[in-house]
Amino acid sequence: MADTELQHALKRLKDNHVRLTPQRKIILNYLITHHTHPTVEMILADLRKHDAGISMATVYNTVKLLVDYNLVIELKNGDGSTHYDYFGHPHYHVVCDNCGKITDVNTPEFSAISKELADVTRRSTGYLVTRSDVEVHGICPDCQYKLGLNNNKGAE
Amino acid sequence: MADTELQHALKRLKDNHVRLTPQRKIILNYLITHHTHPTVEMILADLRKHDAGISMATVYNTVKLLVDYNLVIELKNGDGSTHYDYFGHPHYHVVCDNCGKITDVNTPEFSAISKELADVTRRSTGYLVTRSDVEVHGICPDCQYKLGLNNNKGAE
DNA sequence: TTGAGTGCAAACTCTTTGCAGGCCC
DNA sequence: GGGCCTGCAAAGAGTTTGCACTCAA
Repeated sequence: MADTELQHALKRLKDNHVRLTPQRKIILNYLITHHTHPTVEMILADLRKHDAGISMATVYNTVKLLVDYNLVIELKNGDGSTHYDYFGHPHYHVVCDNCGKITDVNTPEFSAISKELADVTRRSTGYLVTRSDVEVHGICPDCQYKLGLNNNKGAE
Repeated sequence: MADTELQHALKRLKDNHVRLTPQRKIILNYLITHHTHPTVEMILADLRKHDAGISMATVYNTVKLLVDYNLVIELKNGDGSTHYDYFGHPHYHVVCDNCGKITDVNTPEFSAISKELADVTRRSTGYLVTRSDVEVHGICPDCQYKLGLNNNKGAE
């Protein structure tokens, strides 16, 4: 479960000789247990509620470090700030163009799609592919309802 | 060729009652003819070389407007600033994690992949899908060589 | 003509940086 | 104990905004 995830992630860091400071553990645990795609600001606010001694610079440093070790990915969507997501298992995101909500999509088809993207890319560009980021845009069910789009495709 | 693209894009704007100012035409034409994924700063610098009277605010306003009309897409990659790309035909991007270069991938498989993503997403989340952004990450051929990674051009 | 578009620069927001002290390994 | 990490605040980078002037329709 989440705890195993945390152990797994901590091991990956340890294997890379990264110091496991209390702040890093707390931030990593926060990202593993909250799949809400938080920004640095949200992480900081939440951790401070539970009176953790954490500074903004540390959160920035830590998420960047976690991104470097492929434990977390960055999502730069329209709203100006950067969102983070623990990437324990392959998935992709759908973003609502109306309200900005980000939803995870976990589906068995994704690994095949991902593999095909890697193959196609390798063949046509020569890149050594490490990862495929997919971001689908659309209108979430709530907004479809609000906008009266239930059965019709809105052309724009 | 590119000229037809421009006419097509201008028509789309005109049909939406968007004023076709000289600045907008110039910026649009620049994006159609330069598939270099420029930032606002690069667009501004290049246009000013050819002594176009353009200000930074206008470039920001215009690219945002073009994004709204789906003529251009935003690419927010690691380097802090936002890159823009004229999106005349479906394609996706590969980003080199070492040097930051962005390469277009044009392949017939993409439309099938894109359609599958839309279907899968619709089924599992209920979103009304409008677009799929794919961004593959990896190491470009040049950097593979520089970094001494497996490579079939002669060693050394 | 007329109001949307443009240009300039200041303001704003998000992110990074420098340095002193703390703490993991 | 050594060197990396943290915390604070200020600097930096990219983007947005307000207002007067200009020009496309």
